[in-house]
Amino acid sequence: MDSLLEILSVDTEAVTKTIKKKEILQKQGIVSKNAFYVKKGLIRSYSIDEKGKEHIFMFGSEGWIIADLESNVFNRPTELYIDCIEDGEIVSFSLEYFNSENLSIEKLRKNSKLLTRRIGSLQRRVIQLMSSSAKERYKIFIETYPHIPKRIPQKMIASYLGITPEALSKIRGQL
Amino acid sequence: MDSLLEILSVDTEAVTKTIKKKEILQKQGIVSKNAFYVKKGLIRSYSIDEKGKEHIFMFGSEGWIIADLESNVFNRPTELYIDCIEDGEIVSFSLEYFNSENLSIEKLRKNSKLLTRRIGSLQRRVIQLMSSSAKERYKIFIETYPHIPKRIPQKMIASYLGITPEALSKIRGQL
DNA sequence: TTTATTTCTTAATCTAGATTAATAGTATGG
DNA sequence: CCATACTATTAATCTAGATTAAGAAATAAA
Repeated sequence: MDSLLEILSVDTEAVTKTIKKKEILQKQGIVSKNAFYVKKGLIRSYSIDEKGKEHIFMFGSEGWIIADLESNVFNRPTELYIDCIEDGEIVSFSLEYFNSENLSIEKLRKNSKLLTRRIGSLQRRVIQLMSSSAKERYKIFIETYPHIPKRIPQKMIASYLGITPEALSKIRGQL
Repeated sequence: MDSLLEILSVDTEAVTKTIKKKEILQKQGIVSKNAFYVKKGLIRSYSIDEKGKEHIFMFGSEGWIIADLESNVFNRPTELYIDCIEDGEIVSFSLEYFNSENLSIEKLRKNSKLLTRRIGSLQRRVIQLMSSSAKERYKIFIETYPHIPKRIPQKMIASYLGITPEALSKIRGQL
């Protein structure tokens, strides 16, 4: 993913920031234009429903970008919180940057590839949520992101999978 | 979405094709580089799981593009079938086109916006699948795509929502 | 180290939605 | 037009995963 760093390197306004575990980078309900590039550490984006339950949308470890594109694109208040799971460093920058005049054609092209890649992953996630059992989704998760489970509490895996911690505990007992 | 047509207009190899209801445009299991732009009619993409159950990933009506980006980006065999729900016309073209040398910087920029938009919609879909009941998802669907329900059988709505036709029938009875 | 807080597990009960099955309504093609 | 195949509805039963509750482990804080 160094193509991403290249893209960012042109951004004069982007600043590296030290982050602490549990620090909140973005709250639900605002209209956000910000994206967070993770240099070091681990962050997550999640929504909280009417019943107060957390649903993790995605994790971002080293080299990843987290942003609430839905809020940005449709100009709606964010559905997502973004906060830090580990101490680390992030680069925070404006999403508008991706379409700015400054970007060369090669950078735009690389950026398109990254976007397409993310669509591919989301396609997979949607199909999985519709067609696989919780146990299957768990197995796929630990295969797809083998480095993540060690760094987060069980209950966050459950939240990402769309099940309760109790259900995950039962599944793990079965394996 | 005329920006999309603009992008396509440069593609000399793209050809408009007449399609018939039930015609299959793409089968599961191949590595696909194709995208389908809908000029007229209605198509859908869907996967079939081990139990033989269909799961509709998305519908494409006039002006939309349907493609299996996961297959394309990660070079995996497709998980998706694509077929026609109504007679109509499509333009079939290669996905490589989106990153080709022919594209001007403005076209690339417009293309990025379209990709970002799709990520936004998918984000919404994932969060919904994790946090909303079937009844809520049904209500949101008919609000978000009011023109689609009239054109498709009930069981396809159920398939898109991730529930059985029987469950949808019960929900509709309650409203 | 001791205490407080958060996380994980186990078990009993409950429920949304799945499955199965039977019936009736609706298209569709010959 | 009829016959065959889809499509929708209703009802009985079943099950994956939710909810509730309580105790054990692990972390963090003091």
